[in-house]
Amino acid sequence: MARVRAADYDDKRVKLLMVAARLFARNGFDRTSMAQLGEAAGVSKALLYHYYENKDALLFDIVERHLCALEAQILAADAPGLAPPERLRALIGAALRAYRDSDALHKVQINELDKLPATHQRAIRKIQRRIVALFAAALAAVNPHLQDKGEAALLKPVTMCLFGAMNWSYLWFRDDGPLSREAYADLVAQLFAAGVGALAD
Amino acid sequence: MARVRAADYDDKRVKLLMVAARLFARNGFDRTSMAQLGEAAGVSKALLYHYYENKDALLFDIVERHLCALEAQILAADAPGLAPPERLRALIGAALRAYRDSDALHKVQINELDKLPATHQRAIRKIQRRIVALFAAALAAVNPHLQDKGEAALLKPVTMCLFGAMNWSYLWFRDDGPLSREAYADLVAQLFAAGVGALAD
DNA sequence: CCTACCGATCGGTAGG
DNA sequence: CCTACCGATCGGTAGG
Repeated sequence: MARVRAADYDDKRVKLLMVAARLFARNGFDRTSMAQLGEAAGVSKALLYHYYENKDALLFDIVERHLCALEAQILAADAPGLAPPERLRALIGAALRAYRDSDALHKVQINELDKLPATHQRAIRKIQRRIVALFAAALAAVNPHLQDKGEAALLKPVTMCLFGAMNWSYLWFRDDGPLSREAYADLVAQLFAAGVGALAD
Repeated sequence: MARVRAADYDDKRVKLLMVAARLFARNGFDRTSMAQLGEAAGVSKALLYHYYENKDALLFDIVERHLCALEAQILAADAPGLAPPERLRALIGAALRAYRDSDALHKVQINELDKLPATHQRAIRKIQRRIVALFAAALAAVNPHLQDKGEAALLKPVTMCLFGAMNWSYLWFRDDGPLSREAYADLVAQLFAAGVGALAD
């Protein structure tokens, strides 16, 4: 019988993941050495290679887990039966809440994704595209004209504007600031619902 | 009389700057060696240190020049006499045109700013704040309620949404795509003018 | 005493 | 689960 992995193997892996995400978020992937990472996690550098094949695999795991969790939370919050503006609000709220709960993971996804080898990047972009498609559908429900085959399809750029508004928030949004995350979700949802409603008229 | 620098000193410096910006944009600051940079510029690595004290100084010069040029172009395009929506449109158009003309510089500003030492970062953030303030003023002119002292000031988050929409565009916008830069400026301006008009009602 | 510029190599540190 | 190392490459500087 083959030897099995230690019962706490996955637990330790996730712990390493979180330590790495925090360091990568604070100092950048290239400026975080495996030795630093080991020190911060309280293990030897060599032991890190017991859990991850190399430094890239650690980065990939961080970004992939974050995006899979994000997609799951967004799908759970989606309610296609709602009126389009409320559905949009629900999706935006789910994304912003997910960002709060994985601040470091989110920042690493944004800043370090292009440090990954091309094959790993492609796997990540697949998940990203599914998430983007869900928001695009919610925006199109607010104003079907966005999908008209005119001289320029508006749905993609509008969706990208929305992701700009959500994904940039880590640069300035503070949970101890005057605006709550839910209030910011309300604001973005209203801004885009009204803005999108006025387009292509 | 003190000896002067070579007549083409500044020209060569700017040329190095552009070569460095392209490499930093494509491969990242930490993954571009001074040796690569020298090779791409057709000079020895040692000569780079004749023009820049060190690698950080090169990055600082790239980001600072870009932001100063951006601010100048935005100020030149500003027309406080226009109707608020048209003024907003003029500012957004100026920014997006500036981004096109300095694609690499813009990408470096976004991705590598936090690699700079803290003192250099502070100098950069000063310029950024001035640019942000100009867009905030234009948004406030569209809907003065944004500045109301309610439970949460709306002007800052709305301004950040707008910067998200503009600054993320380098990730997906293609000048050879179906949507022109001016059409995208129209779209963003309409989206925010209508969206902001509907807020706080 | 200045600038412009090169071939070669420095001390340290990276990921593994 | 560690210490001891490696091949390679880094940013920066020497003499001339």
